[in-house]
Amino acid sequence: MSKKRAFQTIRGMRDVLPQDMPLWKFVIDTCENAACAYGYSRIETPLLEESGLFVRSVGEDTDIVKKEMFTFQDHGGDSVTMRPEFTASIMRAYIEHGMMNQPKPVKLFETGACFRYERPQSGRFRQFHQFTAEIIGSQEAAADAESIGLSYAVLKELGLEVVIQVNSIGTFESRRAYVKQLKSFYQPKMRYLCKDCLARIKSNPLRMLDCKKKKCVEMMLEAPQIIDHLDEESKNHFVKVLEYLDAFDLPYALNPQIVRGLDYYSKTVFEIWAKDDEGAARTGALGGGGRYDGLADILGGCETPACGFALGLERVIAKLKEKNVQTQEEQKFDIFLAHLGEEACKRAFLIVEGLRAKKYRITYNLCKASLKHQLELANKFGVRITLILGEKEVSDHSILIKEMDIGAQESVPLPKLERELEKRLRA
RNA sequence: GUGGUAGUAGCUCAAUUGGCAGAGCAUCGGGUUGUGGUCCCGACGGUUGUGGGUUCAAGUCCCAUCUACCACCCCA
Repeated sequence: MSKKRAFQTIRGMRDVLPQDMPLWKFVIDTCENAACAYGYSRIETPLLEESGLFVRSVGEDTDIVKKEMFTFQDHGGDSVTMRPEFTASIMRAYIEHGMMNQPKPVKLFETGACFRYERPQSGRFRQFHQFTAEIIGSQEAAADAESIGLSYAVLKELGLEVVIQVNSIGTFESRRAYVKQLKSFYQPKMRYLCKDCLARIKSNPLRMLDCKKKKCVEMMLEAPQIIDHLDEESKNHFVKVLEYLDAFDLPYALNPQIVRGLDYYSKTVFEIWAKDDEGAARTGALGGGGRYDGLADILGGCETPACGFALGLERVIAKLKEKNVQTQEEQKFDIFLAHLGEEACKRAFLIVEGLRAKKYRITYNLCKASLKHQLELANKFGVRITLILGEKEVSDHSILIKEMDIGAQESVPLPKLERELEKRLRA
């Protein structure tokens, strides 16, 4: 008989183990508490959506749609996709459930897993987790600024120093005009472009702006800048956003290379970089977002201005680990009950239940074990008190109370157990 | 999708030129029939990621493959 093959997680997927949970809980709680304090409501959308939702919103020419989606046919023959991000789903829910009839703006947050079929790397997995927060129904620059402010507040609360990289890509109209100019700037220089940029000039010219190839960077410096080609409306909006950021005293940097790959963005776009990350090169941006006034219309709703952002939880957690941020493992129990013999085991169950009902944090062991072993366990749990219930105690209806720090122990009649525990633990 | 580095016990890692697969931690047992933290002794644990090849002999060399990590690409 050959040993069966052991299974392992498939590529790009990983387990979050109990020892990492305190850190995860810390991060998620911080995000969600901040969102609640800022007036956001929790929403939960499905992991699986109709494929068209993402194709239309994220954009057919984006890498996400072209090669990164987990898409398959369900048994009814429909094409469905594991969500690669939240924004499209949340906007779909907003439209589907008539949330436009709620007082505006509607502020929603969600935490959960997203899926992209990419080559795994540091800070990049095929299943990853995001915290996302969206403001739907406000066109005001104040909404953009508050969105940025929330992302900053969360990361600051977590103890990370970050700088917001901000840019504006304008309305669709002004962007289209700019892209035209950009193309005509690059057209005569085509033969100097790198392979990737040659592809990008057709599919997604904006992305040429953050090519890292030396020649392309040199050309980019002379290329028309989107900031200079914004229409009046976009320009005013952007100026106002920056005024708010100044007023909120948020550390930001204007970065004309932030263009965002997703089709639905318009006007304000931003990324959040850790302060000590040179160009966010190592783990990528901790988060990103912007305004997406056109999305509702794309998804068949009324035109609805909206903006929001998402944080990559794995990246935030990696950063916290890099900074050696300590979250202490919570002390789980105050009392351990050691039992010896079958009869004691049966009675132990009831005693433990009784104490749990009184809100004592108590545990005992389910393996056959010596008293020595059980005391070792008690010690590892770090409990203050170990109760010992052996055959002798069972027969005379008593129990031993052992105080772990000084090692002293005392036999007390069972009916007096609670009073004695209260004296020692709740005095 | 492209290029590079790596994979040995649950974890961290040894193994000389190709020559008997090892240690610490953890787990379990004993020293102590019912007493923890320190200590001592012992046991368990491996098809060296997987599959082929070269060789008298492969953890070590070659090929393929999987996975992780790094750099592109892209993004949170």
